[in-house]
Amino acid sequence: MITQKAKYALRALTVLAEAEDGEPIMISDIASQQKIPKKFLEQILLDLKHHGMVESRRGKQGGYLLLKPAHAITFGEVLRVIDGPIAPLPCLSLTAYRRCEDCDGEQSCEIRHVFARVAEATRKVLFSTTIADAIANRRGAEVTRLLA
Amino acid sequence: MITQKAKYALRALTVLAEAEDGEPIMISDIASQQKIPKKFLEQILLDLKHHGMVESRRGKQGGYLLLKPAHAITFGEVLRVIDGPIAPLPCLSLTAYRRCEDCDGEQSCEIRHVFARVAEATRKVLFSTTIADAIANRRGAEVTRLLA
DNA sequence: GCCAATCTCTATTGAATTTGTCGAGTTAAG
DNA sequence: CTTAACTCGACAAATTCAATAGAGATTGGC
Repeated sequence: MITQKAKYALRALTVLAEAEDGEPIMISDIASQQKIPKKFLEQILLDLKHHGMVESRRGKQGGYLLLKPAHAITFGEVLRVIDGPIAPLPCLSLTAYRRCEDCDGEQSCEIRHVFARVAEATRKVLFSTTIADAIANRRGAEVTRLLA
Repeated sequence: MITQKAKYALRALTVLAEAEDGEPIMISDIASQQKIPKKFLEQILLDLKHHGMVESRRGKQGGYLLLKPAHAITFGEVLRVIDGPIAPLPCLSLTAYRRCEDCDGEQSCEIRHVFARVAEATRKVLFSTTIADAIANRRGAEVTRLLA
């Protein structure tokens, strides 16, 4: 299960992606639009900022903007920042590798081998899907609904 | 990340799968062989028993045995019993579905759509791999190592 | 029948994680 | 210089994770 925090992050990013270029969106607006606790969202956006995914403007007329185009922000990146490693085992993480204390011999650990395939399949989806895909499909779904 | 408990469960099952048919294995033996805290393993095996994956004999000469053949026990089943739902979102779980409070309209929720693909890919691996595969490959790896 | 070995079951515990909340900063516009 | 915004660190309640504890039930063997 991904965390609530990660869901909030993804939804916040889709809001930013739908904004006009260069138009900062306030935390409060995102929070109320998406029903996210404002103070919690502050932390999330700050985190995303520290990881170079968004930028912020302070003071009046301030807010948040995407730092990269929406099609360059993958679900995988976001999850990694917010929820930590994608891999189901520490010894399979690309970004936070940690040896399993008990299992000796990673080559021969069959559990590891199975979950390596899980990790690969998961990464394939998460790193090939972007925030831009999310909003494109949302619009598509909306059109479908209106035409139905 | 899967839990430590799930790793223990999978390893315990591979031990049972390698036993002679009808030969019960004691918790203590599994625990010491696999370096699993004994009392913790007791709970795990009991859980697996309650879910029909293993059976037990009490008293002297007692122990645990697989209730189903090793090739009929998938990683997915085990994870579901020990760690709960496979799906990354409650609204995608086949066994413990729960609506997302905030997202209205599952059809149009693009986050859900992305994670549906993740879930599908994960299930494809986890439910097509069994305990028998795990020990077969382990033996294969051992042979490879000896020949190298 | 009794003893010892073994599984059974419930409760408890400590640490970590999750999901927030609070409040005192800092910055920029007007 | 005031006000509206982001920044940052602490705190806290609830839940989950990883064990541990201990009393009970069952069986085999003498």
